[in-house]
Amino acid sequence: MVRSQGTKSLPGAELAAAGPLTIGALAAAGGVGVETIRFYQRRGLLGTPTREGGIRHYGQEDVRRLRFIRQAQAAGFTLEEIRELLDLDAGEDRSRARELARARVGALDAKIAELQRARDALRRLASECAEGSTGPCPILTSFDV
Amino acid sequence: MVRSQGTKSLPGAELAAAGPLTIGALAAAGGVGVETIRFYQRRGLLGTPTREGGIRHYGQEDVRRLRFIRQAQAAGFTLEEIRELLDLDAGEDRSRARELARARVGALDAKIAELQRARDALRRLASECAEGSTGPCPILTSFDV
DNA sequence: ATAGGTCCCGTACCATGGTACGGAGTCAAG
DNA sequence: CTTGACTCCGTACCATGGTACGGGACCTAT
Repeated sequence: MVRSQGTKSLPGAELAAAGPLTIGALAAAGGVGVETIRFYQRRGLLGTPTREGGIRHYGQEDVRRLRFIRQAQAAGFTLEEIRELLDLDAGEDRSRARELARARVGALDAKIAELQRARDALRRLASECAEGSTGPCPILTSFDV
Repeated sequence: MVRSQGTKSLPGAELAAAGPLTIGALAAAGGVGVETIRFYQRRGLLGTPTREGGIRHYGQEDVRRLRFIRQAQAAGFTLEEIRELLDLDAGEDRSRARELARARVGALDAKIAELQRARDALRRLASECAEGSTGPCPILTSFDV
């Protein structure tokens, strides 16, 4: 996964913090690969950019969207849900956005609790399976509280 | 996803808590589908069962393994790692088991922290995007602390 | 002018974790 | 003695989220 392919490529695309970005520059700014940008585009997550001479030109808005996508992914939204959220951002359907956010909060609370249980079980396993003790580690029963 | 397909099918496979299980009974006991059992078998997670008359026969040991697989999955292990853990359970390589457990604990701590941040951001979004307020919800910037 | 780096496009491929399909056999009950 | 529920097997297919490939164009520096 080669992410940074150089930000300075097309003339006048590198300086001026608010200047237009090429696809490679946007990818670098978002910490993803060029192919990922095109993939998101196909999925409707990024919207067709302006073209000048066949070359896509992106702005800071796209960088923000890209960062949002990454964070929303980390929050457990699917790309499809993220697409909806991005569409929602432009509109005025507050209730739908709240609905999505609340559902995710619930799912996250459950997931966090689950992961905490798993972590505690594994901590026990790691310590019970310490250097000094004898016999095989109780791996199979490690999650049995 | 039809999970329970009836536990009582083959003669003498239903009563006696420790009696042999058919694939369907094992699947029901583990809360998965029959195809999933065969899939795990192919992946080496369940070990080839004894055959009597071509029919696979499973025991309580397999139920335990199956439960372990589900829990380990919830803990974020891949099926490949779970396969290794199951192999390890039989052997005496304590250090490898500890290594896997500890690595996962670290990953889980990081994941938990990440999910907590995401949850908090979404809680804020849901409340800022409340019924009363005006204008569009600040979805795109919701993760910006 | 030629090589390197980037861009374009479409299509194919990958990993993970299953899920479904079709054809055939076996068994117990109706 | 048929029907239904289960078993067997191999192979194909699915969703998700990318990643790679091949061929062609264009710009910049050497």
